[in-house]
Amino acid sequence: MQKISDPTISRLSTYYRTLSRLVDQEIYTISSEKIADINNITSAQVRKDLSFFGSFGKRGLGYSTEKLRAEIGTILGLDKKWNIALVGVGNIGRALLDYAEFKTQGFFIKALFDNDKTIVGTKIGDYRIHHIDDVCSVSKKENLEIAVIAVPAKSAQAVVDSLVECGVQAFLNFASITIKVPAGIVVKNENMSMELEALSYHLSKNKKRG
Amino acid sequence: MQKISDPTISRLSTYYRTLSRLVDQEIYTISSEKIADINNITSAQVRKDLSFFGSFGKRGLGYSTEKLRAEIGTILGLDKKWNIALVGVGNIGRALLDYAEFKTQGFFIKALFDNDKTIVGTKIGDYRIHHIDDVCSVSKKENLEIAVIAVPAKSAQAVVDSLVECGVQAFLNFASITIKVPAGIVVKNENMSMELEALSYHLSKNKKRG
DNA sequence: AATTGTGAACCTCTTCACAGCT
DNA sequence: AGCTGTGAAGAGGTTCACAATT
Repeated sequence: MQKISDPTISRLSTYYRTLSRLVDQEIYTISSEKIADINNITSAQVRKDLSFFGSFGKRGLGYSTEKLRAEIGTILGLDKKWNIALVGVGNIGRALLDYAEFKTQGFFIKALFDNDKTIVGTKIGDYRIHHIDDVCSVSKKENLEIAVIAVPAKSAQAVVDSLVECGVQAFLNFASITIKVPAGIVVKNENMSMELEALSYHLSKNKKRG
Repeated sequence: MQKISDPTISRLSTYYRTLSRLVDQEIYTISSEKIADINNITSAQVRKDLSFFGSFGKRGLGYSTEKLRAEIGTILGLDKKWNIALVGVGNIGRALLDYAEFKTQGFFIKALFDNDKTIVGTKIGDYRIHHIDDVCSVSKKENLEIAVIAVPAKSAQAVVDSLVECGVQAFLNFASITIKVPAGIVVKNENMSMELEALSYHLSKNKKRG
């Protein structure tokens, strides 16, 4: 299959959410135009994104919200269950743990890790906190596939290196550092400071003009 | 000034962090090549990004880490102080409140808002939680410039609408919905579900191949 | 009549490659 | 000799516009 761009994949996520909402509202068909309007993009973009994966609509009619939602779910692998490691049980880590939204989808936090001896061995909810050194044994036992990295920047690379060695192939990185991984391993970054700085840039620019 | 692309702005953020780290390590000059290597990009990209704003390097020598860091700081408006509203004091909201990193830069949370009557009026640390309905008076008093939206998706648009009306011009949106704003207002999205879904997509793809 | 699916055109961003400076 | 700064070339992503279909 042809290489699909990152922007296309994130738009599919937004379409998925839009369609879920429409199904909840008992709206059963929709045009690419409406999906586009809801998400501030063009209808051509919506159709092009979908066209990489197949023909899901009916000309003259639009798309079935339920069917398209399911199709995109399959494309994104949301029909599967994913076992997640949460590495770093500080503020961010704990917030993620409580984050209701991903429980509703196929993402299951299966193991917590930290290197702080005062909390290793204790429990949060149902989960015991393991020491980071035990990552390989736990990783194999729980079949961990995705790791959420919520440790300080200076420990992030080392932690990722050992997780890669233990077979984890996907990372959601909250540490504000560029982490390096071998080819074939996927990393997505979530970095609030960067987004705030982008806002700061735009506000400064406006101030100068004003 | 020419329109600068979003990718350029976020890369400037990463350069800024890279340079801060180098200064901490007492490394006082660096080439575009090294900055690029640290962040998995090309040196031409680094130089091009900087060239939109000026000439900060010395041919044959590279850049002064301290000077370049300061220049990028000015470009991003990090030499200013920004007053932030945190709207929605649930799990995410509370985690952000404790998030040390943005205290070190010019971002100051000045006011908390929620619509849950059981917590409005109570305090978290130094901050009293205001009702969302009081957004305009507080906004003017505290001169709020950026709002972090950490409310459920279905309340997000309404909250943003009133904040826009009260003069807030920049939003960091954690709600998983596309929010609409008038021209001139900036929105950045922070959406963990989307990033996880992108990881899920890549893992599924690999599974099919493997 | 309405709306999809898609090649072609367009635009934007990235990389190349080298002149110019230190 | 080494590295920046940048115009030109190349790659990649978005939008146009229309034939095909319901």
